[in-house]
Amino acid sequence: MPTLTRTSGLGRPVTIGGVPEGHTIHRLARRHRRLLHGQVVEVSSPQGRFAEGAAQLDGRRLEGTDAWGKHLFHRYDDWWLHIHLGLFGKFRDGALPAPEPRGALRLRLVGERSWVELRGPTACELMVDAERDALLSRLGPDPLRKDADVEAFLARVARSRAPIATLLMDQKVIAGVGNVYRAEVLFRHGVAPLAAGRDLPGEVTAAMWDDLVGLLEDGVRAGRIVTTEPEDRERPHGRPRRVDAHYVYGRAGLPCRRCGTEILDADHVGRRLFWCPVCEA
DNA sequence: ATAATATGGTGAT
DNA sequence: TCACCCTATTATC
Repeated sequence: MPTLTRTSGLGRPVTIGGVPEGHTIHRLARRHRRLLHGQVVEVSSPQGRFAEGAAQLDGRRLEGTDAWGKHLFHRYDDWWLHIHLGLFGKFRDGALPAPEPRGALRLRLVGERSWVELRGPTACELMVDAERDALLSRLGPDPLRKDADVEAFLARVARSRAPIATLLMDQKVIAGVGNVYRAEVLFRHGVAPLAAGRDLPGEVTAAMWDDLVGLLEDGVRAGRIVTTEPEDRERPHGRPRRVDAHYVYGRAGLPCRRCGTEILDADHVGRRLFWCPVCEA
């Protein structure tokens, strides 16, 4: 389940993460810039698993933040701090004073006004420019980046025999899409998950890209994934409720919002895939 | 106390 | 295809 505690000020701690897709990472990059940019940061790893890296960064100034797909970067002098949340990683932050470290706390940043905590990441490591370049070279275009190479995505899909459901989760093909956005964008375009990439009309692939740009941008703004159009919600007005947020993700066994057919789910390359067998044919 | 769950990813076979 | 890595929370014995 998503962990996203939203508060209205007072400096109460805010948790962001809990199985994120690209929108979460871009939101964190923006948030960390706002909280810590330009500040000298006290860096530690109370848990100890990032002790050496933390010692290297301690007392340096945060000069920038960046996101590409599900990868988050902080810039400190010549170092890149690279973080990947994976399935379990979570960030928490708040106004000073910082709470005493407790639990498995991989990384703790304390700035002039704010603190940031990281626990459970798949990756928390230092990189030099060449290592970061090598990592980015293995990632496909990110719909949230202005420099995204759309043509590379379209070409890759157009020549692949793999199912489009597989391609959308392949970070070498497109970076930042996870299981929710995958299921939802396929539904929104009426695309059968198992259709081979090469069999999709180019216009459909292009339309899915354009749609993902908008959906992910909405996700960054809202801090959560909402893919339904108002008219497809049980309650069309007001802030979308959790139960109204998706067309197919997490709705196995429930009726399709458009046609009433039962939503199906199945294991697909180790991940759970949701789809409507009528709307996505 | 133990297991199951989760929107992710790597590396070996 | 499988084993394995991260962690917190919830469900089950």
